[in-house]
Amino acid sequence: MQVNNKTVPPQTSPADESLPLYRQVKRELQKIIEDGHYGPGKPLPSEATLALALQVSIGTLRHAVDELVHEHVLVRRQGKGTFVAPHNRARFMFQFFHVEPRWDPEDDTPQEQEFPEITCMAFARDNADALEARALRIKPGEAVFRIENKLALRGRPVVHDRLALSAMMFRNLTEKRFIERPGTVYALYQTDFGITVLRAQERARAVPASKAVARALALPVGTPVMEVHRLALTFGDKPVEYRISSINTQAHDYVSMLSKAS
Amino acid sequence: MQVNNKTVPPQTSPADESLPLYRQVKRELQKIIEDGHYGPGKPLPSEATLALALQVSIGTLRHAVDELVHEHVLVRRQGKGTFVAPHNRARFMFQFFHVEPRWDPEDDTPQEQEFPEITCMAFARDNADALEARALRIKPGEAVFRIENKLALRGRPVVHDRLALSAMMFRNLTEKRFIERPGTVYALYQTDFGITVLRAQERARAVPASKAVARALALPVGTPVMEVHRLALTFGDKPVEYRISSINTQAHDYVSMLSKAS
DNA sequence: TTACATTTGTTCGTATGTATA
DNA sequence: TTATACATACGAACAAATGTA
Repeated sequence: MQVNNKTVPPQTSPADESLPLYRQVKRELQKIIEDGHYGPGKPLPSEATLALALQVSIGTLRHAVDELVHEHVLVRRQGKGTFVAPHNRARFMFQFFHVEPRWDPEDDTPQEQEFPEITCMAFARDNADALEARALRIKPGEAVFRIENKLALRGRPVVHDRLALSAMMFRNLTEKRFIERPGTVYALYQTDFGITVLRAQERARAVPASKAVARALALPVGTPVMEVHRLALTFGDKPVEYRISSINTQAHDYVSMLSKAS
Repeated sequence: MQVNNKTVPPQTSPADESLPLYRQVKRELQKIIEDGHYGPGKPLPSEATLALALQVSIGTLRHAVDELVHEHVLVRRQGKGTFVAPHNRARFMFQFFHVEPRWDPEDDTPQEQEFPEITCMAFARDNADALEARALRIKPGEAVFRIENKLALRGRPVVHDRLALSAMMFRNLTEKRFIERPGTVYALYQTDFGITVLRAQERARAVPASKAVARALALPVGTPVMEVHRLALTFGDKPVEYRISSINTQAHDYVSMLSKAS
C-alpha cells in the first residue's frame, strides 16, 4: 500500500484505485478476517501492529476499524484487543431475534428480552427446490439441509422456523451436531464451519396459518400469522441460510431492528 | 467548555461530568440543533468556527458530528457545509417506508423503490383515547388530530394509515395545510412546526382485516393483513406521532430497515 | 475560463488517559 | 507495578467539492 498521489500510484488491487486509503485498509482487514485465522477468541494484531504492517497511520487504521465495528463485524475491547464479533446470545437477541411479548397497556414495566427455548422437529437432507436454489444461489436440485425448529417463550410455542442450508457449504453437518450445539445456530456456523453471518435481509407478510404451522403453533388453521423470509449473508453478501419463520402474533410482536438501537 | 483535567473542572452541566469531551460537544450540538435556528436549508457554522466557539480541537468536534451523522441527525456536504438532515422523499423511502413489491421468482430485475400516492380520507380533531394518550405521553382526553390516509402503489391501494398527533404540539394544523403540503408528512412537521422526527419504534403483527381496513384496501373482511404500530420520536425520545399502518401483503412485503442498509 | 475563498474529507503524527492481565 | 491495547484529544497539512468573482 502506498501514498495516494499522482506520481506514485497505489500498489493495491485495481478495483481500489481512487478509493480513500482507509477504505483500502478496510478491505485488507476484511480479507484478514475472512481468511478465518482469527476466531472470536483470538484478538487481531494490535492497531499499532496493523498500522505498521499496512504502512498507514494509526488514525487511518482506526477509521477503517471504526466502520467494521459499526457494521458489527468487529468488536473492540479496551485493554484486551479487537475481535471478530462473536455470535453469542446477546448478539442473537439484538440483531437476529425480533419477537417480543406484547406490551400490556396497563403495565409500564417493559418486558425483558427472553431467550427462546428451541426444539428441533425435523432434520433432513434433500434437493433444493427452485425458491431455495434462487435464494442460496445454488443450482436447483443441489443438496440442501432442511431443518424445522419450534421456538417457545415461557413454555408456549410462538415461532416455527424452516431453515435451508447448502450442503456443500455445511459439509459433514449432522443432526446430532446441530441439536447438541452449545450456543446459537450462528455460533455453530462460525465455530464449526468458519462461516460468519454478518447481516440478514428480511421480508415479512401476513398469511393464514397452514396446516403444518397451525399444528406447530397450536393455532386454528387459517389464523393470521406473520411469515418472515430471512436470507442470512456473510462476506461479499454470499448467502448462508434461507429461513422462513412463522410467528404467532396473538401475544407477541415482531419488532423491527431499528427500534432496538439508540 | 473547558479542557478536561483535574485542576480545572469542566464548566458544563453537572450531568456531563466524566463524559468524554466529544460527548459533551455532541450534547452542545444537539442543543443548538434543537433550538431550531438551523433549518434544513441553512448550514450550521463551519467546523472550524464551532471548534473555536466550543474551545475544542477540530478533531474532537468532528468526532461529535460523526456520531450525529451516523444517527441521521445531520448530513455533511463537502464544499457546502453541515445541515440538519432534511426530511425529503429519499429519506422517507429509506428510513420510514417499508413496503416493497413482492419479488417475482421468475424475474431477477429488482423492483425500484416507488413513492406511494397518498390520499387523505379523514381529518378530525378529537379527544385522545387511552392507547393514544399512553403512546404520545399526554393525558387521556387531551386533544389530538386523527388522520386517515390511503397509500397506493401503481394505482392499487396497499396501505391504510391512521395517525394520531398531539393537538398541543401541532397547534394550528388544519386539514388544508396537511393535504396541500408540498413534501412528505415529516417534512411538514419539520418546516412548519420545527419538529424533526429522528427515528421510529415499530412493532408489527398479523391480524384479520377489519371492516374499515378491508374497505380501504379493497379486501374481503378477515383477510390477513400486517398491522404496524409506529411511534415517531424527536429529540430526547419525545413522541411526535402515533401511527397504525395496515398493509395488504398479497403482492407486497414489509421490508425491515436493516435489509436496506449495507 | 480562470482564479480564489470556503467547507468538508483524508491523512499524518503525537501525547495522554483508561482498562486489562 | 508493569506492559499492552484501545480511547480520547490535540494539531497540522493537503485534497476535493462548491460557489463566486
